[in-house]
Amino acid sequence: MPSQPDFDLEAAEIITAAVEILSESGLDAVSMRNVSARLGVSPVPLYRRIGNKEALLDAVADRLLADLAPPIGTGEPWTEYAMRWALVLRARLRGTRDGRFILWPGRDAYVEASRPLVASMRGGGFSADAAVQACRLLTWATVGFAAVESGVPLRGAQRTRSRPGSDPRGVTEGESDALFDLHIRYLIEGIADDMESPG
Amino acid sequence: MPSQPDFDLEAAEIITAAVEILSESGLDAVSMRNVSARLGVSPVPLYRRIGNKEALLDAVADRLLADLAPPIGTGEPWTEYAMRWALVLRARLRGTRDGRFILWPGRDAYVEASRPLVASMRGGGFSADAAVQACRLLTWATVGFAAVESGVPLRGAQRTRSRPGSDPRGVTEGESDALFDLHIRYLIEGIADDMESPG
DNA sequence: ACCTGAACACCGTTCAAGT
DNA sequence: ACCTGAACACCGTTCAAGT
Repeated sequence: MPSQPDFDLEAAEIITAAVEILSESGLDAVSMRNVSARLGVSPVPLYRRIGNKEALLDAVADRLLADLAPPIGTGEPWTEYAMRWALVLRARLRGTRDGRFILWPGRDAYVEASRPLVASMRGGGFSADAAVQACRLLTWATVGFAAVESGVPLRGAQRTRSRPGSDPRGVTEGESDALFDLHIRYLIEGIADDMESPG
Repeated sequence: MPSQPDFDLEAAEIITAAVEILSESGLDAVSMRNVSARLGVSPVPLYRRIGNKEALLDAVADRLLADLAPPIGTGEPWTEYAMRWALVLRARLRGTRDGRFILWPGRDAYVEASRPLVASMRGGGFSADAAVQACRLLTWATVGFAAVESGVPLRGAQRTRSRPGSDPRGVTEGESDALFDLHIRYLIEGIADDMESPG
């Protein structure tokens, strides 16, 4: 069994406890009191190590987004890598419960994850500024899509007798996947076109 | 002076009070207790008229998004109208305090606002399904962008001695505008291309 | 130094009364 | 029928003590 934190309380343990509660019980259950209770401690030490709840959620988000970017294939064109990169980011956001709370793409993990994408684009002939802007466009689009998606009720797989597409308030998982693919593809095509003939 | 709600309490008054508190003090101040206090009433009637807090925020969002879609110009091509439509939606989301809480594009106001855009696209030769899908793509992209944008710290106008673009965590208001314009333009171009040569 | 118990000022929601 | 006061089970955060 893991040793109990009787004598020391590292920030990493606090973040781990918060991540566990998030995945088990959702964002609403991630309270300073719940996290401290799981650690067998009063809430006060959390304020000493982490600061406040906002800082805790920030740290949780960074943990959940760590090691995000996939490796670049040798000779892989930037358009292909960008597509893979966006799919991986969306999958990670979807995979974390209440992922819409990870909504600030300035956080460290995003900056870290951007590096290989920027590098891939620079290898494809982009200037530094153009690569950063294109990368920001794809990041914002992906994070925004995932946030919206997480708020939309899934129509699920129940056998419906209504025509497909007739209910504008729900979306099939497949429809959502197709929409994301289309979205990112349009952006990559647009970026590629603008690079060949800059206006 | 307006009459006091001594004897009757309509749902519309509740929503109005919530909207006022939202714009004056932000989302955190929109509590059932605060709203009821502004109306000079205990919290209980809100539960009788509205249901619960989630329903109240839903109603607030619908109110804030009412009468969203701009009128279509005569002979205006769908590409132009779509661009205007997206700009208006983003402006509305930016204009409401803590606009990121309006994150579920299935809500009634979005459906309502979509109608002229779908009509414009159908006039441009889209099938019903294609128009609905294209409209959904633009809506999700705009709402997602606004949500991300509202979470990103603005770099503001302070005279900085660092190179532009050197701080990846902040974005100038002009950069944000340009990014949005680019984003939507790429999507419209992609949609238009796919319609001319469907794959 | 670092913890705890207790408190402060809030929440959303419900219940037993009142009129 | 529709309101109110009071309560329940929570929050984030801080403070005066304890060791």
